[in-house]
Amino acid sequence: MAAPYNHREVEEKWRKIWEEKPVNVDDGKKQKYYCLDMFPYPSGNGLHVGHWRGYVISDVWSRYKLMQDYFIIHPMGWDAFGLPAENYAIKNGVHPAISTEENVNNIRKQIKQIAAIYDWDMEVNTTDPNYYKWTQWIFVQMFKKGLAYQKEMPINWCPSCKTGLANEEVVNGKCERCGADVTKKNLKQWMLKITAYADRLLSDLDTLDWPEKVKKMQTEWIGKSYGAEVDFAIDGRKEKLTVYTTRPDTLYGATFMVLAPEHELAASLASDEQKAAVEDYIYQTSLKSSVDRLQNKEKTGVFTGSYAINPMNGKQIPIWLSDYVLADYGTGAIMCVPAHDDRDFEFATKFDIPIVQVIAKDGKEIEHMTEAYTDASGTMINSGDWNGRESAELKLEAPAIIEEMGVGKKTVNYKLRDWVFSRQRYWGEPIPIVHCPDCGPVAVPEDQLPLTLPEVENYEPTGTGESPLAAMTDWVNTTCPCCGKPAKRETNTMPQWAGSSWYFLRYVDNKNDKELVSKEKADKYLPVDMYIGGVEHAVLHLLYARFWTKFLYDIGVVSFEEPFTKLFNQGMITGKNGIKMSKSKGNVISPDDLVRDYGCDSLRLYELFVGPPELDSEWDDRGIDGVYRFITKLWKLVMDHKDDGADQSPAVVKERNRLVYDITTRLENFSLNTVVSGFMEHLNNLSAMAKDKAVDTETMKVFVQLLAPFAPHISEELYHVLGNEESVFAGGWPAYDEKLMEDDTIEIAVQVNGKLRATINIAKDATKEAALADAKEALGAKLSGNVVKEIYVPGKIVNFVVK
RNA sequence: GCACGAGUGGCGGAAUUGGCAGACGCACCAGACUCAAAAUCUGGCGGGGGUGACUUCGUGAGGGUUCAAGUCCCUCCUCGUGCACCA
Repeated sequence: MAAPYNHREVEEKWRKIWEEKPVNVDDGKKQKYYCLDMFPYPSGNGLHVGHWRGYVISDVWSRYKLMQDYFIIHPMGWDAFGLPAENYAIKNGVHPAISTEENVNNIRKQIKQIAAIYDWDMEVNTTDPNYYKWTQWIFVQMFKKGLAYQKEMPINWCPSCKTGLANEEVVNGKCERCGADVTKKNLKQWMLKITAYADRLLSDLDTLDWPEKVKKMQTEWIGKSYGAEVDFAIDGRKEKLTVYTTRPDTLYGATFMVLAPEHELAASLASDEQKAAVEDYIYQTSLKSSVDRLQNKEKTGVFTGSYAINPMNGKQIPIWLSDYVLADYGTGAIMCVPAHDDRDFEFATKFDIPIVQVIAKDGKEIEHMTEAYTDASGTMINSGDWNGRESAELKLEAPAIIEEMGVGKKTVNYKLRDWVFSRQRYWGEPIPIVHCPDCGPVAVPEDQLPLTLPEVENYEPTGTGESPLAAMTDWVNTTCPCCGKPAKRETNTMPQWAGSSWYFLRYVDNKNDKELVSKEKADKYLPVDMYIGGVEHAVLHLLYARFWTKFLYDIGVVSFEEPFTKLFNQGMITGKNGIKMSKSKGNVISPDDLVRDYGCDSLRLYELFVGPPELDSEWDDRGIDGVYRFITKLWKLVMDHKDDGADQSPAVVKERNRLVYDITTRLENFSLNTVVSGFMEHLNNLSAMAKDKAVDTETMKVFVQLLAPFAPHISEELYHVLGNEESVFAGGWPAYDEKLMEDDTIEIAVQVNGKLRATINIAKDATKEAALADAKEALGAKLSGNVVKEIYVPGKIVNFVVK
C-alpha cells in the first residue's frame, strides 16, 4: 500500500520547486496571453472565499493557456487609494500608507495560498509615488489637450463621505460607497471630458467579446439618441426657446412647453401675475434633494404667464416650469406633446392643457384619450402638410425639414456627462496643478512629477468643499511654474478610479521611470486578452479604463484602442440565504482554515464546483468533503496502480478520448463546475475498471495533465509518479480525436406515446426498418393497440403512437 | 414603470439546445470492516401505488404547439439585476 495522501507535504514540495524553477517562462518565441484579474482593494478584512473564486478561475484559464504553449502575463497589484484606509486613519491615527502596507502584505500572503502563476515582479500599487507619477502624468496630458478642465456647477455631493461624486458613483440617488442620500452642492470642480469620447466608447463596444449585459449597460449609460433641436419664438420677446426632441414628427401636437426650473430664462418669463408663484416654485425645487426629485413622480409645475409660438402652425402655447424636466439634458426645455408622451399626458391632464392627437391609432382619432399613444407608427393627422404621411418615416425626415425651414437642426444627444474628477479627500493622488493669480491653472512640470502626497496631521474631511490638504499651508503655498510668482497648489485629490484606469498597462513595464510603459513592451504584451472580475464595475471602472486607453492611443502611448478584448464576469459567493459576505454581518468565510485542513487543490476544485462561475452561489463548507474524497481517491488509484502491460484496446482508447473531449469542451465553454463533475465521473469509471485490471498508464497520465490547471500540486506530483521528468505544465494539452467520439452502436430510447418503455442497442446509422423491428421486439407485449404512427430519429429515439 | 436574467429532489446543481429529467456532489438511510467510533468500502435515496417484474404523477402556476417540451409560444406569480421623468 502506498502512503496516504498528505496535502501539506505535496503542496509545500511543489511550491518550493516552482519557485526555484518557474513553469511560465518567456522564451521570446511563444505567443503571449494576457489574463488579468481586477486588482483588489487591500482591505483590512482580508480575503474571503468569494475573492478566491475569481482568482482561481483566472488561474485555471491562465494555466490552460500555459499548457497550450503561450507565455502568460498574469499579474497582481493593489488598488490602494480610497476611503476605507482614510477612515481607518481618522479612527485610529495610523497613517493610511502604513495601514495600506500592512494590508497589502497580509493579502499578498493570502493570495499566494491560491498557488496562482502570478508574476510578482510585475506587482503595482496605485499609492506608490513611482506609480502615481504616471497617473498624474496622464492627467497633465489631458489638461494640455483641454480634456481636463475646471467648472463651477451643482455636483453630486455625498454628505457622509464629504466629497463630490461622479454621476457613475450615484446609484438610485445614493452614494455608491456608503449609501447616504446624495445632495447637490455648487463647487468648482475638475472635470474630465469623457463626453468627447462618447461616440467611440459606444461604437467600439461592437468589437469586444464581452457579456452582452455589460455592453448593454454601457450603451444605455452613454445613452445616445437622435433627434432635433427646434426653436420656438416667445410671444412678445426677442429671445427664443430651443428644445430638444426625438419626436419632431409630432411637432403639430405640441400644445405647451416646459422648462426646467433651473433654466436661465425661467424667472424672467414670469408675467407680473405669475411672478410670485414662479419664484416660489424655483425656490422650492432648489431645496429638493435628487432623491426627493426621483421618488416623487407626481407632476408639479407652474405656469409662467408667457407663451411660445409653435413654428409649424403659429399657435400660441403656454410655457410652464416643472421639475420633471432636467436642466442638464438637452437644452433644459422641452416641447410637450401630451397625446404621444406619457409624462406630458399626465401633466396636461393634471393642469387641464389641450391634447391634440397627431398620429392616428388604427387609422382613427381616439375619442376619449385615457393614456398617451406612444407608438411611433401610424398616419399623421391634425398636422397640416404632414397629414397622411407615415409617422415612422416622417420621424427620420422631420429634422431635415425643420432645418430647411430655419427653425431648428438635426442633433444627437447623450446621457453621458463629463466625469467629476476631484475629491475633497486626503487619500488620493494630488491633482498636479498650481493656481496662479496671473496665469490661471498651470500644470506641474512633468520633470517635477510625482507631486507627492504630503503627510498631514488631520485627515478628517472638512465638509466645506475643501480637501484636508488645504490646511497644509507649507505645501499649498508655492510659486507658479510659469511666471515664478507666489501661487497655490490645487488641494483636491483624484477619485479612486484614476489609478485603476490604466494599471493593466503598467504591469508589463512597472519599473520604467522614463515612460508609463515602453512602446515596445506595450506592443508585445498588450492588450489584455482575458479580463476577469465582478459585474459591479460594468460602467464605472470599465468605462473609465476604456476612456483612458483611447486617450493614450490618441497621444501615441499605446497602439490599441480597447484595453480588454474579452471579459468574464464571475458571480458572487454569498453567505447563507444569499446574504453578501461582510464583516458586519459576521458571515465571512476565510479560505485560510480550509486551505489548512483540505489543501489548496481541494479548495480550488471546490470553488469551481459550487456552481456555474458566472452565477452567484451560496457558500456551504460541507461540500468540500466531496472534492477532498475525489482527490484522495485519485491519489490512491495512481499510487496503487501497476500497469499490466499497456492495454490499448479500443475500449480503453475510447474512454481516454472521451475524457479529453469532455474536459476540453467544458473548459472551452467556461463551464468549470461541470469540468469538476466530469473529472469525478471519469474517475469513477476508471476506479470501476481498475477492479478487473490495472488502468493503463497513458490514461492516468492524460487524466493528471487535464487536472493540472485545476489542482496543480497533486497533478504535478502524480505526473512525476507516473514516470515523467518534466513539469506537467510543459507537457502540452492533450488532444482528442473527433472521429473516435462516434460509436458504431448506441443505446437509444424506445417510447410509446412519448413515454419511455424500453431501450435498445442499435447501429448508429441503422435503417428505419431495422430500428423499428428491434424496438418492437424489445417492447413485446407492451406494444398493443393500433399503431397509427412510427417515428424514428436516427441516433435519438423510436416512438410509437398508439390509439 | 421599462429592459434583461432566473425558478428543476432535503440541499448545491446536470441535461450534447426539442429526444431516456435529476449526471456529479453534499446530506441522509442500510450493510461491510471495528470491542467501539472515525475514516474507508458496498448498496439505496423525487412523490404516490404494488411482494414483484412494474405503474402513475412530477422541472413556479395555467393554457397552447408537437409523435415528443425543463427546453418553443401565450397569460400569470415569485425572486434577482440594471435603468429610472434623458423628452
